This record gives sequence, structure tokens and C-alpha cells, in this order.
Amino acid sequence: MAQLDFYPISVTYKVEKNAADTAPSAEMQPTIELYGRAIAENNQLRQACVKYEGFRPYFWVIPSQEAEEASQQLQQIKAENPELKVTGTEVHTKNYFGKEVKAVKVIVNIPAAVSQLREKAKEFGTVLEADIPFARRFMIDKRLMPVALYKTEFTPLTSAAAEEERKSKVPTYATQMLSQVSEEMHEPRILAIDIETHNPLGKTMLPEEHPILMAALCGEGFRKVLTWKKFPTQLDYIEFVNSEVELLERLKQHIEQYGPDILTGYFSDVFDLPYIRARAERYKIRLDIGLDGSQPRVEKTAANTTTDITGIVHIDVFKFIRKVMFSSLQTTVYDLSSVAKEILNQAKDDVDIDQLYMAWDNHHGEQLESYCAYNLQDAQLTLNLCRKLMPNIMELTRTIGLPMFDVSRMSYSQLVEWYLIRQAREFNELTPNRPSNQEESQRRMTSYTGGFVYEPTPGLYKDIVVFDFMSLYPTIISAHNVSPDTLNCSCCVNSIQNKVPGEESAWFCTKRRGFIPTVIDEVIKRRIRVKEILKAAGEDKTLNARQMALKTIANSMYGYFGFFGARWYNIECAKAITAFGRNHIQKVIEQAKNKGFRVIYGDTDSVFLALDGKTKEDVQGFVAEVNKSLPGMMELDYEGFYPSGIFVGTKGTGQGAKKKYALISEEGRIKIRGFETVRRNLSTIAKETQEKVLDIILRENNPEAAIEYAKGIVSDVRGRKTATAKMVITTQLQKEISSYESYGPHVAAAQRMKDQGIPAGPGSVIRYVVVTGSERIRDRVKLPEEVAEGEYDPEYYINNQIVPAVEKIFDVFGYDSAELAAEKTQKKLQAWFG
DNA sequence: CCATATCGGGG
DNA sequence: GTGTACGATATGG
Repeated sequence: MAQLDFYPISVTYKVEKNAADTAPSAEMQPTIELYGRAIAENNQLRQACVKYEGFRPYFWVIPSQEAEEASQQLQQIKAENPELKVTGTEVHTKNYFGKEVKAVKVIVNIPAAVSQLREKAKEFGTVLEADIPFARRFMIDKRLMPVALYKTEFTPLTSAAAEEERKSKVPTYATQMLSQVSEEMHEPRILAIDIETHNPLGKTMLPEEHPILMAALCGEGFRKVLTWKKFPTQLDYIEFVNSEVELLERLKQHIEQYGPDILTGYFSDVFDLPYIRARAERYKIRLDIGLDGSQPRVEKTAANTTTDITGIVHIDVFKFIRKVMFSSLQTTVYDLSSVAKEILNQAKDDVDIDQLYMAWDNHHGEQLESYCAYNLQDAQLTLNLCRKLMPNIMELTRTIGLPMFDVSRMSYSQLVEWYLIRQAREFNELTPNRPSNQEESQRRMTSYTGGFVYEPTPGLYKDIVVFDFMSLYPTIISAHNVSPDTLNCSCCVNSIQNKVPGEESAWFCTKRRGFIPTVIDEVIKRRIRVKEILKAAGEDKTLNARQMALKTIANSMYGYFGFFGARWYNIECAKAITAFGRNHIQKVIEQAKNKGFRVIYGDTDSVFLALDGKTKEDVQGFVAEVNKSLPGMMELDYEGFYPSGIFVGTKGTGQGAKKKYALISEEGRIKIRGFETVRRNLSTIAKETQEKVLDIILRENNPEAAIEYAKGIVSDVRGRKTATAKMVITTQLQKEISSYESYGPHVAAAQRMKDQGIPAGPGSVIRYVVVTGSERIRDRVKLPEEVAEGEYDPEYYINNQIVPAVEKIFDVFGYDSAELAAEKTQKKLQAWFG
């Protein structure tokens, strides 16, 4: 026996006959295969496979009869297929929704036996955990942490296994033991891939017909574009081959030589890898890039396609961005160009991909060269994205404790759910089943009340202090023990301590901690620890990603309770959380009023108070008093002081608008919330006017001056004195021009671009100016370059841009913005008489 | 108006 | 393969 230092990166399994048993009747058994990096004799890290035998699939049955008896009978159940069998049963004491139960662990020979035998087992009671994939089950049960350092004692492989090893591309070890020695991580080796294909039909792509023309690979100190039509070039990364067949062969060789831990692409689950696989199949080429000599597996399900490679983690950056990163991104268009722009601040070269097939067919060397550069750029951007997101993907992987391949494709609800499943085992809890379709559609119907909003009286306020609850919903779950297994317990019927406010009879146990609160406590505490270390250690990408991962889990828990597909779904819990939340913020508002503060505004987890001459001590006293009365980890934080702020009304009723205000900080920074005009695509002139108007009101406290300022702008615009550059309206095209139902001005502008040979497709930034005329607006749209100074339509900009941007603000002071628009007549009359 | 279908990403 | 999306928007009834 020898020692092996090993970083497991991916986990899979194989089902094969017992290697030690050479008889034809040998038993089938699963072998876990861990792929990763091992420290070799020369101290270098090299790819390796570690096999683990002896872990068996199982599921649970909570029997409706006596447990020992059920155990005996379950031992006897048989599947149609005699190769699938029960190898043993055990009775355990487990927890299920807060109750101690006797459960039978039904252990079977191979994973495929679970799906067959669970049907038979249903006759004996409730079947649980029969839908947890085997590799995940292994990681959860063995507490395996991916990418961390493990020491393992390995034994020499038997001769049959050695035979097996010849199929493997990496050295293979067998082990019976894995123990984590440190959290130290291996920095994964990443290779990005991108292909360009023959595209005579535009977006319609037919892998059976259209060949791959170019393939780019990009890694650490490695970049390559393979293509099979030659042209003169100075570009050192281009490698010419003679045919598509040779391109595929070389691609395979390069990947093998580079030896990546991670192969990444953009939409490569659905496009690049399946396409390469399809082309290879057509030529009968074995695309055996898997470390066990297997080909990429394209798995298509009803609504999702993934591509898996044994031993190499395939990361589709697009999937991770759309499922997890979207919440922190501005862009709503997830093409590589928009995403790279926002995350990396790197722009993509403008290349008209529609023309690629023509350049190829006509053997246009110069153009082909630029397409090669474009191909490489896409691979480079994908690599950069993957590198940038790697700390987040790794920390999520290490937090959830499942394969990186799986975690990088999970939505928030799945991340929370699998975190809970892993924790469930630690707390001896049984994992509930997923809802049936019928149950799911029932759940979809229910809705409930959200956060509390204290409606503001429109107006200009001075000296505002803002407070908010730190992680309101996670701390409520913890403080009030909100969990399906503590809901309406029989031991606390008359207790008022955790009674849900406003609910006739709903309460949570005050004696026994629930499963979810226990888990969320741990998450919050871990995050606090990480943040402390972070504070002491300074900026650290890994630690920051770790606290983000924990924050993600904690913040998703409330939404998870109300998510129709959740195993731990509980609408009563979701309702209770918002009810407790409303109650707490209302109590804070009450306490503030009792202390003599004037309440301006409040929303879900925050309150805005007018200081009205009160001191810093008064504020501190108030916060201290509130926090003394709050249960558990709940905490009201002082968010900030604002010398001035404006709250506007809604259009119809003139009542205070929710989530719509502007504040100025002591440092003079203006914070604008919810003015839809800020979000909408406005011209620079309208944005500038809105900002300046708010600035004058908040900074100088002088609404009259703001109105005068706006009048001046209107007069300048009307006099055509404003620079055309400020009239440019910028929007992003969401789809193909032809697919727009309503032909709005931005679509007209996009068409104009296209007519001039400028590519304009989904994601393209469209810039246009509306010029004078009596036609429809869309017929008066011009590109900025086409517009002469003073050619813009003043009335359009005044009525559709400037006035809407400021009218709600002026409403607060009783000023009718119609007067602004009517400035014309006054000016003219003045000129006439003046 | 509500219910159902399609799309996104990739070339 | 012990399992699989989802939310927005357009179109149809």
C-alpha cells in the first residue's frame, strides 16, 4: 500500500462485473470513479483516476407495518430482471418532518435496481430518497468535497482492473479510503472551445449537412484556430489542416495534449459539443476525449440538453450565467457579446457572421482570416468568463458538495434543495419526495401577501435617517424557528411566542429547533466567520465567493418554501415569514413614532424617518431599544443619513408612490430609486435634465430654481440650440428586426443600420435621433451620423422625453408640467411684445 | 382577456 | 443512467 495525494474534481461511476470474480456468473457491482489531479513522484500534479468499490445504492421505506417484519419482507422483493436485486435491509431510527420514525434501508446491488425495486417497495409504505443519483449519493454520504486535498491509501490494481486501465488515458488507482487533509485547492486547468460552421441558412443549422469550418481552443499560454481552407496569413495561432476530418482529429489531439480539468464553451451544452460529436459520427471518427476513452455524451431531455465528458468537467458558461449570475447583471440579453461587455468589460469585434459561408465558398482569404480572429476571440472571451466566474462556481460547488458539472447548471431552487439534502443526512433527516405533477399544479395556484409598504406623503423632506433589517427573511426563519417540522406542533398550542401574526392558528415550536432553522443558523454563522476572516485578510476572491455562496443559500430559503417544485415546500412557512416581516417592520414604525420620530416611508425591511431636530444620541437610543426587543439574530441596522430627499406621487391618485424616491447623501451623492424614466431608454438631454432638477431640489432646496432650470432647457431645445449628440436615444435590440410585431422607432433605426450594411441583430445597440416632420415617429428616425445640428424635433424631445422625466417631481410642488411644455407660447408672446 | 406556444443561446 | 429548466413574451381562442 502506498500514499496518494489527490484532488478529486469530477465523480462518476461504472457498473461492471466484479473484477476479482472471473466466473461468467460474476455479480454486477458499481464502482465509483473519481477523476482529478494526483501528486506524482516528481511532485507534479497529473491527471488521475481513483476507483472506489463497495459503496452500494439504497433507498428508504417508512413501513406502514412493524419495521422488523417489513425489513424481512423487503429483503425478499424481486424485480422482473433477475440481475437487479436487494442485497440487504436494515432498520434505522430516522427523523421525518419532526417525527422520529423507524425506517428500513433497502440496499440494492446496482443503481438501476433502485428504479425497479422502489415500485415493489411502495406496497410496504412511503418510499424516500429513491431519486438521488448515485454519484451524488456517494458524495453526500462520504462527505466528499470537490477540489480539496485528499490523502488516500491505494492498493495495486488486480490484473483484470489493470486490463481496464489500458482503456483509461490516465493512471488509475484503487482505494478503500478517502480522508480530506486540507481545504487547499488545486487551481483547475481550463481550456475554452468554440467552433464556426458553414451557415448558408443563417440561424438554421444542420449538423448532418453543414461542416465545421473552424475550431478555436484557448487556454493558459495556448491558443489555436484550426481551419481547412488555406490562405496567406501572419497569424501564428492559425493551423491549417487538409479536411474537416483532419480538423476533428487535430482537435482531439490538442485537447488530449493540453489535458484540461475543465473544458468550457458558450452554449456548448447544446451547440459546440453536440455539433462536434455529430460531425465526428458522420465520419465514423471516435471522439474519445473522455479520460476513460469514452466520447462526449449528449443528454437530451424534454426541455434541457447537457453534454458530459468523463473525467473532464464540461462547463457551459452560458448556463451558469443565466441561472445564477443573472441576478447581479444588468443585461437581459445573454449573448456572448453582451455578457462579455458587462462582466469583463471587453467588447466583441463587429463581424457579420451571416457572410461566413460566402467567404468560405468563394475562398476569400482576407475575410477568412478575420473570421479566424473572431473565432479565437470567442474562445478567449469564454475562457476569460470562465476564469472570472471560477471562484464562484468552485465555492458554490464546495458549499453544496456535489460535482461541479451539476452545480454549474443548477438554478437557485436546486442549489438550496441539494444543500438541504446534504445537510439532511448530517442531521439524520429523511429527504421528502418531489411533488407529483398534480400536486405541482395545485401549488402553482396559491399566492399570498408580501412585504409591508408604508406609503409616503409626496414631498421634499430634510434630514432623513434610514434603517434596515440585516438579512430580514433568513433571520426571521432562525428567530421564529420557521420550518415545516415545527409548524403547529402539539407541544406549544397555547404559546404566543412564535404565533404567526395575523394568522388565526399558526405557530412554530418553541422547544425543539426545526431542520431548516438549524441549517440556516449554520449558514449565517459560517458566513459571519468568513466575513471576519475576509475583513482581517483583506480582498480575497475565494473568500468573497464563499461568503456570496452562503448568502445565496440563506437568501434563497424563503423563496424555496414557496416554490412549487420544492421537496420542502411549505406555503404556511412562506406566508409566516412575510407575516413576521410585516409585523416587525410595523413594530419598528410604532417604536419610532413613540420616540417622537416622524415616519416618512417604509418598505419590507427598511424605514425612513425624519430627524426633525433629534440628535445622534436619540437615533442610537432608538436603534438600541429596537434591537433589544428583537428575537434571535434579528438586527436593525443604521443604513445612513440623508440631508434631503424627495418622495413623489403616483400618476392617478396623487398618493405616495411605492419604491420611488431620490435622496442626497452627506457626501453629495444622489441616490435615485424607481423612477421608471431612469430605467427607460432616455436621451441624454432628458436624463441630464432629470438629474439636474433633482440636484437643484435636493442640494439647494430650491424647487423654483429647478423649475426655472427646466424651463431654460425646454427653451434651448425649442430654439434648436441643444447639441444633436444629447438627443441620441440608445436602446438594445432584443430580437431580429423581422420578428418585431410592433415596428417601433428603435426597430426602424435598426433597419436603417442594416440597409447601410451595419449589422443589427439581437443584442445590438441601436442609437437614433427623432427629426422634425409630420409623419409617424418611426418614419422620422435617423442614425446620429445622418443628423445635422438642429435637425432634431424639439416638440418630440420636450413632450416625450424631458417632461415625462421631470413631471412627477414637479407635481410634488404643485407645479403643472403642462406649463413647461407650453413654454412655447410664452416665449413667442414675450418675443412679440418684448 | 386568459390560455397556450415558443424562445432563449449557438452559426 | 436513482433526475432534469424556467421565465418572458408572443400568439391564439
